[in-house]
Amino acid sequence: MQHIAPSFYSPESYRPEDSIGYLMRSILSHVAQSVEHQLAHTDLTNAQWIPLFKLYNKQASTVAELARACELDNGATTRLLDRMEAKGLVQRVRSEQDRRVVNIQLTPAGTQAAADIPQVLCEVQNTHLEGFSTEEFENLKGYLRRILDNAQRIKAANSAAVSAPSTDR
Amino acid sequence: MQHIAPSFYSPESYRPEDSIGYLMRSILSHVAQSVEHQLAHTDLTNAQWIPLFKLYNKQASTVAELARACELDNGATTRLLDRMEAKGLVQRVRSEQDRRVVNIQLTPAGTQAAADIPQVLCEVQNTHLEGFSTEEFENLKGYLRRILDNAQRIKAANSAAVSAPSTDR
DNA sequence: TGACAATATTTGCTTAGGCAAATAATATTC
DNA sequence: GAATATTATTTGCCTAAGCAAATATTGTCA
Repeated sequence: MQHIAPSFYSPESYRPEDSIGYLMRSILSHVAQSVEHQLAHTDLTNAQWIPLFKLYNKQASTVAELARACELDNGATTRLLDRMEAKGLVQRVRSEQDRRVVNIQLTPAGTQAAADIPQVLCEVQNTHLEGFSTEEFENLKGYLRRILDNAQRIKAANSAAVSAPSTDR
Repeated sequence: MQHIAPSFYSPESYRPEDSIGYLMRSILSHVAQSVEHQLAHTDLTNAQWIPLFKLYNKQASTVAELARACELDNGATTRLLDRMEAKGLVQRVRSEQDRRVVNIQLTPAGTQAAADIPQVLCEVQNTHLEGFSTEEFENLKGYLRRILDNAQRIKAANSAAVSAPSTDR
């Protein structure tokens, strides 16, 4: 299949403020600040509410699973858990079946904090979408999903280029 | 003026994969990886090409200006410049007019590296927009700008709430 | 002019993330 | 069943960003 990229941006006239990358970066920075502000009472940082929420939703229960779920480095996850354990949000329990793995459990305080998360995420995002019609909201999500699909295709193509030589001609 | 937020997301049925925050985060992570990969030959990291490009475009020439332009902490900027200076990309020159300020100059190597940036940013973003019509592209930018406007309004409202008490009734 | 305020930069301390090597436990294979 | 490979987690070393305090210099004002 042939893919031809559009030319919405060109080097001679490139202005960062007009770029979707810059716009999304600014938006995310503002949104993250809002979320952290709204979660202040839980003692959770922006780096911590994501893994806590994954644990709460049973999407992970070990260090490696959590790292994969959060797209984080294993070492980074170990230390993140150190800090969350020090705050009394989670607890490490060495598995009896396989003594290599560590099971991570939410403490009552951690469970309590996690329960507040969805409400905050919804409110912050809804607020940032003020003025959007349902149709516009769906259009936006569709655009974002298409960009993400492109990104995954590009990534796959790049790794394929390394492992297997090209078959173009 | 009255603002009423829509209810696109609700806590009971919240799914992160459907959220615009999650989608934008994933997209940016992929885009950043592409950019860093394409800039590998310049020895620039993702944290470094932004300030280098601002300096190249004369949007900043001192530490404080650069920090503001990159929305970075002053201390972080100092240390970023330490690393960039060690790589031979920039040079610090103490100002003669005001001996508190440090002027930052690009070295020939830094200028060379900066010159490659716009081309990479355009190519990466164009590639990620494959399949988009001009109209869709403009719609997307419009949506993002509107979200950013909302974010700025929210921020302003939050700081106003601190400095001055509410006048609602 | 001399005390005080304001400004620019740096430094210390913290959280946070990536990569690679080390460690420990389990699986595989000959 | 002992050597080897694989897997899970941790640790060391690095870049990176925020906050607050320290330092140096300049501006203000009485």
